[in-house]
Amino acid sequence: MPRETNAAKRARAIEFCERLDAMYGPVECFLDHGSPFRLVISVLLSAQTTDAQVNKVTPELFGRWPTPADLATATPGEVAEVIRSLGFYKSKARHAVEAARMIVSEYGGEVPHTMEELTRLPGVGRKTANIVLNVSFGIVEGIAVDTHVNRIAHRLALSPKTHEREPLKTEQDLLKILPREYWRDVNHQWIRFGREVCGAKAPKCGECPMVDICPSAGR
DNA sequence: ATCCCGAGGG
DNA sequence: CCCTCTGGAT
Repeated sequence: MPRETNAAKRARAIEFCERLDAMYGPVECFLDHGSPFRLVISVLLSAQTTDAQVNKVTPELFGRWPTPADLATATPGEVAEVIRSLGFYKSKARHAVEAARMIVSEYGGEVPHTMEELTRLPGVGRKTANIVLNVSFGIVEGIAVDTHVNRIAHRLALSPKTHEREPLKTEQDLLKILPREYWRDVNHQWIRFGREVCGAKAPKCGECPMVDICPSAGR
């Protein structure tokens, strides 16, 4: 059995994206993205929790500290109190304050527009940076690979199993396979599909509209 | 119990 | 590569 060609993977990936597009249309960002700064902080806070949980605390958070300059004056302790209902609240509070301080001291109070600069901010990795570049600045040069995108990429066999715990390699695999025009909507559409159909524990293959193209269907 | 739109450090 | 950080919803 010869190994699958990239062209075959590309065809499957495109068909998957086209069907998602027909099912969902453009999916908007559910987090506060009233400003690039708010989006950075919101995404940073969203690790291992739901957007709904994040949206419960951000009104108070951004009410008290609306701008990077404001949040830079806060202590991690008082921020932690506000975001305590989220997971990992101590490290998130520290990262949020330090990121705000760095945005002020190194970037003149403006959220930077490049992957390199964004990922230098504490608490901001490639996933967060890709979301911010995409949603706030309309820059689509990568794909935000979170737990859902990663899982689906591997279920569709678009990325080899050896990359399952290396999101950067999974992202590079997807960028190689998917035409650029599809990159922008991957994150939000795949996440929705991952939550509603292709869950981590019990994927609903019985009611999945992708079974005919999915190498993992029924396993 | 198990899951939730990660990042940093060892 | 692994582990830790963490609480709320279901």
